[in-house]
Amino acid sequence: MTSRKIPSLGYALLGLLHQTPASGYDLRKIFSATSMKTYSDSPGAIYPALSRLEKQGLVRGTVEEGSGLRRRQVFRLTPQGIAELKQWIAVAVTRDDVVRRLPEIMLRFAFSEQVVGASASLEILKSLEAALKPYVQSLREEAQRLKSIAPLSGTLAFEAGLRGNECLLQWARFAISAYEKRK
Amino acid sequence: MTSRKIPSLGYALLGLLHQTPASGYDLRKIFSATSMKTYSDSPGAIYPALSRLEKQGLVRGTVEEGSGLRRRQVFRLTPQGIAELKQWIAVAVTRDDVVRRLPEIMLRFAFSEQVVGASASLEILKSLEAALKPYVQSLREEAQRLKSIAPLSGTLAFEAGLRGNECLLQWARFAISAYEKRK
DNA sequence: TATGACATGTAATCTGTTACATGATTAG
DNA sequence: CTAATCATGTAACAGATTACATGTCATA
Repeated sequence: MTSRKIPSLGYALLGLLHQTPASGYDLRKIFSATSMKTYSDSPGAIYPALSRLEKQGLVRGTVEEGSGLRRRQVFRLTPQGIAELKQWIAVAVTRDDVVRRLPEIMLRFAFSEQVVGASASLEILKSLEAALKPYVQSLREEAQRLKSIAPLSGTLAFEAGLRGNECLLQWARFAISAYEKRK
Repeated sequence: MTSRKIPSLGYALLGLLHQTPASGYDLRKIFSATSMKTYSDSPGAIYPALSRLEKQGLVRGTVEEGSGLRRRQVFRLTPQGIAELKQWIAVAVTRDDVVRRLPEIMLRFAFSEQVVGASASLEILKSLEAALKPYVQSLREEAQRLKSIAPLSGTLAFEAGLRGNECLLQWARFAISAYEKRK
């Protein structure tokens, strides 16, 4: 039953577990110590998420004992878990992803090279660029319309969003050239 | 009972209602038609949110009838609603806001000028710049560490986040100078 | 008179937050 | 011995998503 929709916290866990098996506590520490602070490090989110993934057959937890250590459950990806992770990464980026789910795109891209390989990374970048270009254009047009009617702070806030997306587009092109240079 | 915490959708609604009274349907259209697409335009989110705000005494809905129109409930801010909106906007930006709640900061800023005045807008920008500067610095250091150990896609994904924050910092300075020039 | 847009809502389900609970191990 | 930290969880609750339900009005 891989059919049920998985939230991005679930994919973040799968991606981390693909790199190395880990316990819930390890994963929490990764979230709170690195730039993945955007994901919750609360036990009430992570432990239920792990057991959901286990119920879906995407990870398997094994209790590590002996050697005087405290009880510690280490999770590993199952073959289905790897398959699910791969297909999540390999789907092309849509405009709706860009508008509402940017963090998830970046997460997919971050894991892409290790999980599916450099060609998949390039594919993500190219579909991101393709979705982003017309979106930035439409934002520029809306900015023009807004300038005459909104107060300064409203116009500036919109400009921040526009600049952020322009910046992302530049980054995508930079990243594409980095991958093409490496070939 | 203004004490209960209000989610950002609630504040988005309060901010829009401060500009002009509107019905739930009007508000939905604003979310789906403008760059506020990040907020849900689904009735299952907006109508319950409006009735929560009404229960808390922050908005008041009045049914508009007569003139052959269909039933339409128009919401307006109450004095408490205005007070709640003002104090939400006027709180200084923390580092945690920058890391996990950027969209909410931009929302506060967008409404700030109309609701509290230009001096409050400047305050938000200055506290944003103050919180952002050390954060960007720490991201640059983490980027250095990462470069040697992570695969290219991981490094690049991190770089995207870094660039986004650098871009935001530039914008904040640009916005500050725009406000100071206008005085 | 039937279709579609207007306008409002409800119900089921899922996820995340907050706060609490538990027990083992290590440092002082 | 006791306080802190390691490690794992649970329970209550709030909010969002999805899908459905309802009724009105305009128009073809």
